Amino acid sequence: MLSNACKYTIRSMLYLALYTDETKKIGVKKIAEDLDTPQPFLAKLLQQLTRSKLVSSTKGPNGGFFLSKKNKEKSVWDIIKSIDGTEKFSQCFLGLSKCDDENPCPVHSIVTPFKQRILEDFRDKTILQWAEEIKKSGTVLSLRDFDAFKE
Amino acid sequence: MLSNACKYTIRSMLYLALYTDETKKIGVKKIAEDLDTPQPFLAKLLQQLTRSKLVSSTKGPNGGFFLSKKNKEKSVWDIIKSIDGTEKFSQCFLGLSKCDDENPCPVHSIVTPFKQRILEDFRDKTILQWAEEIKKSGTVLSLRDFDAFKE
DNA sequence: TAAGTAAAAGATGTATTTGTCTTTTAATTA
DNA sequence: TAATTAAAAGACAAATACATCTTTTACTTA
Ligand code: FES
Ligand code: FES
Repeated sequence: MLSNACKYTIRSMLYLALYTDETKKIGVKKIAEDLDTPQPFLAKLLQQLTRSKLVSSTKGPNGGFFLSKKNKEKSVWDIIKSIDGTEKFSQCFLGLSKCDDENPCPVHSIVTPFKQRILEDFRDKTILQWAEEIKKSGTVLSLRDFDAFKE
Repeated sequence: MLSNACKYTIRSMLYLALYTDETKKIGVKKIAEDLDTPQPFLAKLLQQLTRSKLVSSTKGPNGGFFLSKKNKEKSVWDIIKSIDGTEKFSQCFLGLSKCDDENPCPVHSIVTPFKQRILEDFRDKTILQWAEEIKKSGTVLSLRDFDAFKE
């Protein structure tokens, strides 16, 4: 469903939403370590998100990536649009050239409700809302033990 | 979730379940046309399934692929195991190195019920059962207009 | 203003997936 | 048994996804 690239960036965005703001930035190296992702690859992806105005960055000492207030109003759907594109979400699970209710494939009625449910979250919730829910629910962005404020 | 290869083969297997048996065989050319899949690629995949004893075939005039009674007792899960492998179904939707209830990612609680639901169908229903349900429900394996018994 | 730091940019490399093409083997039938 | 048909097998080609490396640019601070 999602490419590795997209998985890395979604988790990075949520991580940045939780641990950064205009005054607190984090470099790729630390992000990649904390989230267990390939560092140079993630750097490329974050650059792309920066170009699409989804994340902010500054160079030099104490520089790094962060999410501004505005960045935090974006949705996961915006990330997906920027990295993977959204075609996969409208495609048939079994590869029919079109997925619709008129000519459903045998799994259409199982897959469609799920897609709608997850799409709802991806499109309608802001990154900030995601971050708040993560804090409340105790869900995780990495299985690695890390402290975002260390060093 | 599923590779193109796997999508092609699943639809082919269901197609073969519907329109073939020990006495009625169909060649790759027709299958690929009816299902709108790349013909030589599908041929490769069907060969693989033949090696894994999931489909039957005979060479020569009036030869082709078909599903024996035994073949029709197999599951979609068996196809997936043969073509894609099953790892993807146990992996985290957001790319955590492990997907479990102990350390769930933010979408775990949405994705897991869906995965279990579809897995249930893939594992527990036989190809024959799928075929029967397809006949009853009128779901389709192709958007192309075809007649399996023509020519 | 020089040294150091970290992102940006671009070139490059590798693996996997997807797909094709050609030759061989097996079955049928005339 | 020769001609024909269709799958089997294997080599090959292209596209995409995944990932790294090197150089450049911008910012900070001593
Ligand atoms: S038609 Fe296959 S998932 Fe909708
Ligand atoms: S932990 Fe992410 S889907 Fe289960």
